[in-house]
Amino acid sequence: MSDTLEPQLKVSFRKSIAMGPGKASLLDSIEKNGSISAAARELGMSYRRAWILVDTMNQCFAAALVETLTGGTRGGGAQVTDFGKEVLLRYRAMERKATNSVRTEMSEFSEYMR
Amino acid sequence: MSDTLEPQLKVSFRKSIAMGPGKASLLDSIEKNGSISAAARELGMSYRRAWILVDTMNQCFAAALVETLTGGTRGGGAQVTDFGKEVLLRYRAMERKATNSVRTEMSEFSEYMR
DNA sequence: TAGCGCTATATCTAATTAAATATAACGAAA
DNA sequence: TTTCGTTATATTTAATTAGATATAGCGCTA
Repeated sequence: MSDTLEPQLKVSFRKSIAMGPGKASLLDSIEKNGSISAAARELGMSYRRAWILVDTMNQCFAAALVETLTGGTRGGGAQVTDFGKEVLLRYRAMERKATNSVRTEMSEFSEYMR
Repeated sequence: MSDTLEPQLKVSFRKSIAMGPGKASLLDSIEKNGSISAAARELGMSYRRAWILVDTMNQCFAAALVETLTGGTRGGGAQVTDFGKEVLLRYRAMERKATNSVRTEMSEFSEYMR
């Protein structure tokens, strides 16, 4: 987040942010770690915060992006649904496309910075 | 800011946001109204907040985007510098280009929302 | 030179947001 | 049936941010 000179793709929906760089990273981490709390640890945020982000995403989209399991040997866990994976893929694709579309301009723009 | 499904172009620079949708609107309004306080009134924000946004921009960029005048008949005023106008133009151009580049994908994406 | 409107800034308070802490439920495994 | 790590949620506290208020300086104009 420091000195980034990239377009940040932010999907706003009814006053909340349905998808953005932070939520996309969280999805990545949940997919990798299999739980919300492990993802929160990896990303250095509180469990509560991570849970709220997940909840917001699930509220904004037509179906859940993350499904949770409670109890069991390892206490339960969370996984990114197929729908969630598709949303993430499409978000990443848009991110790449938008970034590439203004790559030259951004590089020029950076020369204006202190 | 409600139900927007557009990419928001945000230029981060050393932990602060050098340029984004809000700051761009503020520049527009200062250019139109000739003062920070009039712009703040138009955009419904406090003078303090508007002043802070201007200050942040002036700090981040290599030269001032807004120049202020104090005293005089109408108390002074503020104007967007030539440099500021160029930064704004370039920002708007990037915004358009990025938006256009993912227009189709965004429209498809919106079908995933609740 | 008094008044005006704006910039500039400080200070204090309110509001919002984030973090910390606590607790219950869950179900597999020992 | 006890333990475990996780989800889920509530409550309290801390931190951050925003807003309100106040004041000084400026320089043109009447």
